[in-house]
Amino acid sequence: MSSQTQENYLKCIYKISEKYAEGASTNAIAEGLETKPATVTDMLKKLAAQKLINYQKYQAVTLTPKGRKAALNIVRNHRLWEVFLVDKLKFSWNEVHDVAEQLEHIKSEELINRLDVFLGTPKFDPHGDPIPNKAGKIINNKATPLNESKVGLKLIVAGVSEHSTDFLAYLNEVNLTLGQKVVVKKVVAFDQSMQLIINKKDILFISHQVAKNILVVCQ
Amino acid sequence: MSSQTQENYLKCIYKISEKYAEGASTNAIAEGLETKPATVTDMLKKLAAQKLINYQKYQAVTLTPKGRKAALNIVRNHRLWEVFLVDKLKFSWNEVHDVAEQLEHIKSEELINRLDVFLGTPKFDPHGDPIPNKAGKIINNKATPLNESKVGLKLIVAGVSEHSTDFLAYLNEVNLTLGQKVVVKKVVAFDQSMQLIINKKDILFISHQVAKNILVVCQ
DNA sequence: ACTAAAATTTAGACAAGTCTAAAAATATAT
DNA sequence: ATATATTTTTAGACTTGTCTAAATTTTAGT
Repeated sequence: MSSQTQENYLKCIYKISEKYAEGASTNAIAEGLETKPATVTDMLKKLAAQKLINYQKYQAVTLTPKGRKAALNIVRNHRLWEVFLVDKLKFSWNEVHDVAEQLEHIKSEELINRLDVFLGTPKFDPHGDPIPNKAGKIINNKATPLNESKVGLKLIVAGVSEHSTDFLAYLNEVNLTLGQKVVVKKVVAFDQSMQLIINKKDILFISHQVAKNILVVCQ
Repeated sequence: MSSQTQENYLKCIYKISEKYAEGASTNAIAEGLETKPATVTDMLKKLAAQKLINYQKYQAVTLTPKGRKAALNIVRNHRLWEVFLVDKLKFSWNEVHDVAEQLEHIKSEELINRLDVFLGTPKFDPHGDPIPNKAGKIINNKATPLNESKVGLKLIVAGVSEHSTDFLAYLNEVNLTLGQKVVVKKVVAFDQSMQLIINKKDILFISHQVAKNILVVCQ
């Protein structure tokens, strides 16, 4: 039985491991959880003792199958609650993260399975991230960052790789929301900023920084 | 900012104070929270330091206005979540307590206000208990225990004063659910057990112990 | 390869919430 | 009214999760 704190560590290690195959370093985890490296080391030992992670002194850690399952369960909870908050309670996609961070730790399998059914077993959360199923199976989201797209391709916004309120609120403002049709009109070679056509008519300039964090699929 | 533990103490003191006007004793709180009296004393000092309770050594404690407001907020959360679990997720009224005990501690005013609207601002939870409003105002439930009712009166089940899963599951079994029409046909003088007529036709025997914990209003 | 920088771990400490055992205060019974 | 029982508090200790400061290990630069 993992505590809330331990669940947060597992989730954090999972997220880092998605990006870096070698696993999660002490520093990266400390940054992700806004805590100190020394604190992380203490916790890594406890998680290793429960066989939730593979830990060798001074090396990046990875999740064991047991740890991965626990992490995916938290991710499932988090994303289902986000769907609930947006679809049912009419929150905007940039307002739901903090509350979902709390709700994800509610312990009841029955609750989450019923919530899943109530929501119509959604496959993606409001940010386009895939929702793991009961068994911990998760769709591999093959969307690519907008900054890697070629000029002229017809694209659809399918997700984001940055979840901060500010970023999402900005996307709302400029109408770059999930499902939006986008064509890259021009890329400025100097700073890789982009000129987009949205909804076949509106023109929008975005920075490289923004383009990098928008995920798209071909239309 | 109260911790989950402190919130549970406040709720417990509130519930005891509903029954005993003089307030909550250390022992009563310890029993309610399934902890030890020594632990309770420690916490009472902390709550008093935050001006959430009135505490004098060796005396029963009462909530200050600030403490009462905090307690009613938790009660509001708990009861709204119970309505959600029963109305939306189709849980039975005897399955919701434990999960609601967790959900009640989620910290977000916006969340609970939106949930309230989503549920249609219900006035009572699935056990017939009144739901405090945003401001902490709570309807005084004037339902009376079934065992105090006279023979022949036409009654409606309006609540329960015992919330254990076993008791509620039993009521389900014998069809004594919220809103059920009941007439007291006979009271056995020896043990105060009761013979009821349910739904104008079915006959049911219940013990005094059961009757005491069912709340009714006149039809 | 050797040194400086960066990352990680250890050691010792603290806060919150809990416990047991013992002491002190209050309540009860005859 | 006084002894006994009950309730409450105190004292000291433990666990979880956190911190700072110092030590150690790994990595990187030249």
